[in-house]
Amino acid sequence: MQRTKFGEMACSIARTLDVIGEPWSPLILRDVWVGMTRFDQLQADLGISRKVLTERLTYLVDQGVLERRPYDRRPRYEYHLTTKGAELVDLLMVMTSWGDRWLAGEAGPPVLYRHHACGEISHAELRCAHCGEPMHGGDVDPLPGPGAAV
Amino acid sequence: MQRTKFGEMACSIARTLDVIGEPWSPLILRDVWVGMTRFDQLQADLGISRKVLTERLTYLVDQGVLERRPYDRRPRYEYHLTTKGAELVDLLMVMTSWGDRWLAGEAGPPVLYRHHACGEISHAELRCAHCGEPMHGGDVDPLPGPGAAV
DNA sequence: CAGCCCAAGTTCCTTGAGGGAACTCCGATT
DNA sequence: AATCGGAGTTCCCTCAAGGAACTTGGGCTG
Repeated sequence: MQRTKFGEMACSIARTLDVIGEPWSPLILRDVWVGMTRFDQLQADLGISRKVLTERLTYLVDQGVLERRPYDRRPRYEYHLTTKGAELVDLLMVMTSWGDRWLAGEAGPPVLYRHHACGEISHAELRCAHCGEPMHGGDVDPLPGPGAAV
Repeated sequence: MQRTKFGEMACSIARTLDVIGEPWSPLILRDVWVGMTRFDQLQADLGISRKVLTERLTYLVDQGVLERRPYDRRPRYEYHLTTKGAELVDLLMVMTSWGDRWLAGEAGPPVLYRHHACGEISHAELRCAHCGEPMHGGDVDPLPGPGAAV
C-alpha cells in the first residue's frame, strides 16, 4: 500500500486508486470477474502471497467492491463482484485494450473478447455519454466541478 | 514497485499495470495531461517525494509513455505525453467516471469535462468498437487469443 | 567576475509493505 | 480418532516509499 492517502485528494482518479490502486487489486478483480472466486484458486493463479491476498480481499470487501459469500456449511467462501465492483470491469477492459495495442507484441493479444450484442471479437472504445461521438483525452476541457477543493 | 513482475504474465491487464501500476504513476500522467509538465510543479502538486518522482518519471520515459523535452538552454525539462501515453488517458477518464459515480459523495465531482464535439458536460462510456452498442463486463465472453500462454 | 538564484535532480536514513514458508483452525469424511 | 482440505494467520526478511538535506549546472546581478 502506498503511504500517502490518495482517498483524501479532491480527485476522482486518486480516490479510485485508493480503492484499487494497490498492487494485485486489479488482477484479483479480473480473476473474480472471469470466475475464479475462491481463495486458493486466486492464490495459485496469481502467485500472490497468502498474506497479501487476505489483506486485499478484506479491503476490497470493505470498499464494497467484492462480496464474501459462503458456499458450504463448512467455513468456505467465494468472492463475487458487487454492482460497484462490476462497474470497475470497465477499467479492466480499457486496460486490456491498451495493453493489447501497445504491449502484446508479435504474439498478439493473450485473450480475445466476443461481444454478445454483435457476436464479433471486438474491444471497448470510449464515447461521449451525451452525443455518442468518440471521447478521448484531447477531446475534452476540464472545468472545476461542485466538489472542487477550495 | 511491486516485487512480482507483472510484465511477464500473459495478460494485458498485468502488462499495463507493469507500466503504470506503481503508486503515483497515474496521477503523474493526469497532471502531465492537464499541463503540469515540470518537475517542481509535479512535486508540489502531488506532494510526492522527489526521489520517487524522479524514479517514476524516468521509468515512464523508458516505457515510452512520457517524453522528456528541454525548454531552456539551462538544464530544464518538461515532460509530455507521447502517443502511447496519450492513449492511456482513456484509462484516466474511465477512472474518473467510476470515481465520480461511486466516491464523490454529496459534494459532487471535483472536476467536470466538456466534450469538444457537442459542447456539453459529459463523461466517457464504453462501446463496442465493432457494433457501437454498450460493452461492459457482462456483455462479453473471453476466449483464448493468439498470444495465450501454453 | 564572484556570488547568488533556481530547476532538477541525488543521497541518506527510517519506516513499513510485499514475499515466502510454515503453522493454525474448523467442519466434514472414513 | 484420525485425516483432509479450504481459508486464513504468523513470523521473519528484504526492499520500496517518505522526508529532508545536499549537489549540480547554467544564467543573472552588482
